[in-house]
Amino acid sequence: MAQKHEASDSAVRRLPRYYRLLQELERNGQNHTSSRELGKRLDMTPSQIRQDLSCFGCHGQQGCGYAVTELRENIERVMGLEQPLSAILIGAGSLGKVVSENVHFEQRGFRLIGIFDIKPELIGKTLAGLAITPMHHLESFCAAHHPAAAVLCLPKESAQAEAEKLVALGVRGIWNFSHCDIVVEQAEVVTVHLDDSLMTLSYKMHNQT
Amino acid sequence: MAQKHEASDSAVRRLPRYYRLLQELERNGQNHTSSRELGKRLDMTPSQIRQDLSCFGCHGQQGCGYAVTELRENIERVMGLEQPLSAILIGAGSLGKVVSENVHFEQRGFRLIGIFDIKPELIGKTLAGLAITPMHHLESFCAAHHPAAAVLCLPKESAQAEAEKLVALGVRGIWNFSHCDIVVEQAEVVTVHLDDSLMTLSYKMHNQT
DNA sequence: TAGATTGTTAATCGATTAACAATC
DNA sequence: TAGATTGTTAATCGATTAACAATC
Repeated sequence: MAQKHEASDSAVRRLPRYYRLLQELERNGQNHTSSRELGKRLDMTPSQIRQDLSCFGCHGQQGCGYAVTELRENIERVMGLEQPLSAILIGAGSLGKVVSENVHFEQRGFRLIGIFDIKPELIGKTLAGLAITPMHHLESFCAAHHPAAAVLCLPKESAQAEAEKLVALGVRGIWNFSHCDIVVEQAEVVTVHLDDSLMTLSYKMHNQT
Repeated sequence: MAQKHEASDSAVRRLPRYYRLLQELERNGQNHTSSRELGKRLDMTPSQIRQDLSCFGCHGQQGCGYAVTELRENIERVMGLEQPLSAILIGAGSLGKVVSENVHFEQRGFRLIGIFDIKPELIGKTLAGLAITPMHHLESFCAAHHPAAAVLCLPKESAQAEAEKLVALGVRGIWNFSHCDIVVEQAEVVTVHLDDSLMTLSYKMHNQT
């Protein structure tokens, strides 16, 4: 069950792709699969699939391959989806709105429990079923509910300072949409630079074969 | 000027980070930098910085380092930002709205020239300064304006079919926000799975030190 | 049993880092 | 000139792939 070797960064980044594919196989009613099939679908070698799965403690059966549902459940467990973490969203502008309404937090290991904004005109409106709360309630809210993570949808000028404040209030993870990099001690930060992948597309198209 | 060796995938993925940092140095009025400084800022070794830049045909000067503006311009050229490509956006729902209004296409090598949606109630409204156009005008629009790229903000059910249609109409690149993978011949596809990075955050937080 | 497929070790490959001569 | 820093080659490291015994 436990992981054999420390999972490499690249393997961790592949986890969501495994997960998505397994969900699809499951929806199609498929009970078993093999490293060969997974490799074909994900454009990877069967060897790599077996290495990855084995290092995450997922095991198949010689001759028969992997049980789809069991494998999907194992990957959920490895990613921590079975113990959802509470999260708050900071910034209820257009970006915060789309994130709160389009991201399936519950299916990704999180539970959104609060949304905050500084603008008075947004207070009281709801987003994703949660009332938008004034920023100055943040401290007491954190003291009461101890959110594990925060989603930052702020202008880049205020993101770093807000991140530091949140960490001081006990937040251990930040999903950062604020168009800037953030550095904090004692917390995991994942920054989403949407634009980066658009530049990558530009590069690829200009170097297209 | 030309690239020495074929640029590795990982180096290409680092290009946007170089670009962002150089823009910042430039804004701060800094004229020169070194692989040492860039490395420190990006948490990379000076060696790697020099390898990357050299393989993109960006050169410095022994003893003095790199000229910031020249380097930024070179990277723009490598990424193709100097020859913007025309793009259309398909799907003007909440996701399409945020993408059209929050992404700086012009600064990322693209020019948004049309927005399409199938819903009658959206037709005529504007987004990012462009009137939303009915989907059945797509074909004649493409014949007239030859957009190079398309941004897909569609439900996942229709994304693959729409992508194929677009490629048949001459589109050579697709920036896909449709929560599904897409496979097409003859076009570059960059798919954005927002959720993936949230799962990565979950993994990291559950394996936090 | 024969065929299929895993789990794991060894071999290969590629990317990162170190080292250093060239030179501003 | 002396100090700094590049560009590039060689060494190292880690990730991917191949191979194959184990076994369902």
